[in-house]
Amino acid sequence: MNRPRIPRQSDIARLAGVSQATVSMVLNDRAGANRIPETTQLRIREAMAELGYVPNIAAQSLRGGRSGLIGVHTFERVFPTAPDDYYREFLNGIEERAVESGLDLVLFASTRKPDGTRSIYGSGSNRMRLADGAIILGFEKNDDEIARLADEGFPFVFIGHREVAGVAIPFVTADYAAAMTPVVRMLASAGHRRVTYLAAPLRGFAQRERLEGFETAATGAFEVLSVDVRDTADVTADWVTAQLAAGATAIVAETFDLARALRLALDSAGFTAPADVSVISLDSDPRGEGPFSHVRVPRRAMGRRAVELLLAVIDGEGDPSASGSGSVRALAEPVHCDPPTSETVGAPARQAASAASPLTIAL
Amino acid sequence: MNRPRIPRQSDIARLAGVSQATVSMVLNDRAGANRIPETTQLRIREAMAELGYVPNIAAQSLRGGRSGLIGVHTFERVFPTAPDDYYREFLNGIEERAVESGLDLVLFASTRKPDGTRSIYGSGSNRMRLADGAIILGFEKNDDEIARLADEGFPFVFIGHREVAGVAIPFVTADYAAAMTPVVRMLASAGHRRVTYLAAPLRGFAQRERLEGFETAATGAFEVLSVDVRDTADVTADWVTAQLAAGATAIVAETFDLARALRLALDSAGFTAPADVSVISLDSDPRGEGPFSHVRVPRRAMGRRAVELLLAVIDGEGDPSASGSGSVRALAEPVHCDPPTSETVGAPARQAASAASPLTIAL
DNA sequence: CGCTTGTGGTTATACCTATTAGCGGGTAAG
DNA sequence: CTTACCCGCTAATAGGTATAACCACAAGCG
Repeated sequence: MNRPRIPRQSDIARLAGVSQATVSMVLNDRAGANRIPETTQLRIREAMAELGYVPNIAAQSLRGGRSGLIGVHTFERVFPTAPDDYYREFLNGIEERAVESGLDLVLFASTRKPDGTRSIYGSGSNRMRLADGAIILGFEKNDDEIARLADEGFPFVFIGHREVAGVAIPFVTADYAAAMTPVVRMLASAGHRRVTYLAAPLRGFAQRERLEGFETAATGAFEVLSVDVRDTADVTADWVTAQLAAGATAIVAETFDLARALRLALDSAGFTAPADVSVISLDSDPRGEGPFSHVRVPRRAMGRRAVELLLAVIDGEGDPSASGSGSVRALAEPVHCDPPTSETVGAPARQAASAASPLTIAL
Repeated sequence: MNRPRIPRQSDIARLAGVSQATVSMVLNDRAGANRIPETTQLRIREAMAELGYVPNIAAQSLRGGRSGLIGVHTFERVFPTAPDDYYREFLNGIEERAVESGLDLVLFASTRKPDGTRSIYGSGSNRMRLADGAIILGFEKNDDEIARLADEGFPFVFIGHREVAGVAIPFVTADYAAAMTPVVRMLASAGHRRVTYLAAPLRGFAQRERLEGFETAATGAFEVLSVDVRDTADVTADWVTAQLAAGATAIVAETFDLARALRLALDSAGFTAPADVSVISLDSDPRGEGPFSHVRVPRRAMGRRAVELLLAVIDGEGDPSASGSGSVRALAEPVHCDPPTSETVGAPARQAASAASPLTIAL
């Protein structure tokens, strides 16, 4: 009805008997620098309170060139249908850190190609531009789009190791390789000498780093009995039984879904961990605590780090490839993974028992 | 290195040999109204594509135009820590519908008071203005902030029934009351005559509508043995046992967390549903399929509807209290809930059995 | 010829903020 | 005696967009 218009600085200025510029200075605590006396400041603040002034964010953004928005682009859905949400922890960290810096998150829902898949340039122009920068996550490889993005000078950051020919891409990853050392040490000191490495079919950076790190760390400690690349559907009771029969006393699962599959396989074969076999997952389960002792992939911390890295890239005059600020380099360091706890790690089961008695149950 | 500055409308204009105003018109499809011929439009669009133009959100907002952004504000965290994410399905629907309209979502993470709680005006400014409108969800009551928001004429919409004195607030809710009819019918036709209603301590609109709807529907069909307001922690094996001993043959759980608690209580008391007692939950579990037959709260559809309602409010010249467009009214209708399936509904157990035999287990 | 109508745009302006340059007289430093 | 700097502010401006108001010209009509 009687909406008296949202008050702006000039309204305050009139009420306080000063100019709009003075109001702006007092508001932004530049009053000291420009020697506005306390009395005037007080008058202005009173007027602000009286009118209920709230700065117009659009005008601030326009003036300052920054919108205070951080884009988040996922090549898959942002809010997945399954309650089993792989991105959730990353987003958690991103949100948390964004809150701390007073930034808002833009989910680029509009970036969608007609066929339903996500694409940055699919809808014509790069809507991402409306944010100050973006964090990109997802497995799909879209090298050309990413190269173009970098070429435009748009500040962005990946979560997960990413390499595109000819373009230096800032990304946040975890130190998977280093995390393998405590895993190997834990197994070795428990007495294991023959270990099966259950590997995922998808060989991304994360998987390759785990395997390489594991093999390196295992050298001299124990024998990696087999590196078995296996789809979750093929992780069966029979497979587990065969591994134990072959002499493995411990199994290492490369990813959380392999760990889940392994849990089911163990159950149906009638084995328990660590009584019959020791198990460590090299990945944490997004659903919460996984079925086994596991390396703690610091997804939340990675999300936080991504925001920090992005801010550094934005401030670093947008050129991530420049020898640039040391902070960018430091922030791009892999994030430390916490070592696994030892619930499902024990002494090796006696071979005869592990090979024979459960078999009768399994068959 | 050679960043040629982000292109603006005047850059396009120069390239296409027209004025900036013309570019704006073509961009916003006002070209028809102002009779810009196809050929000119084409020239302008080509120039846009060539320069990779993206509108400046801040400028658009400042000017009062549309930014293509829909705000999402939650008084709690957007991405909660628990994998058990209550908002997820709403957000799913919101995202889905936003994609269809080519809108992007802004998660207002910055709206946070110093003490960590969320507040719209707490951080000093109403960042929401950046968006064309906002969808607000959350349980906290912040009547003054909401009233202020409405007073400013900012278009927003609630998910969940919301009432603030003196302000007409558009909201999206589900038709809980109507959903009670099939529940009652299902129980009654299975032969139940004495039913316990397990109610949540928090008596929000959703809870009150369920209870009232249930009582109304139950009139003449069966006796509502007791309406028991109970914290989840107090839903124990003993409580269940007492209910059955008192003659209840069915229990209705008002919320998903009560349903979960009830599941645990039944388990520990050694009862199964529907053999010993029939159970229906009046709420669906955000984690997926809940432990019992349940009314399907269409959260995803509500999310979609919220976007539609918001768009209507935005188009309705920002005054939701105006007698306004019929579409707003239609969109504000409660969303239909699908009736429960009947897995955990069966014939009433014989009273003697249900009262005696499990007791020995429970004690 | 004088008038209207239509065409294809252009000019000017408002939106609101943050910042730079400056006002003109006095005092301190060189 | 010149220069520098202080006071407490204000005026002017930029930032990119959307829109109302306008304009010059041409065609049609009587």
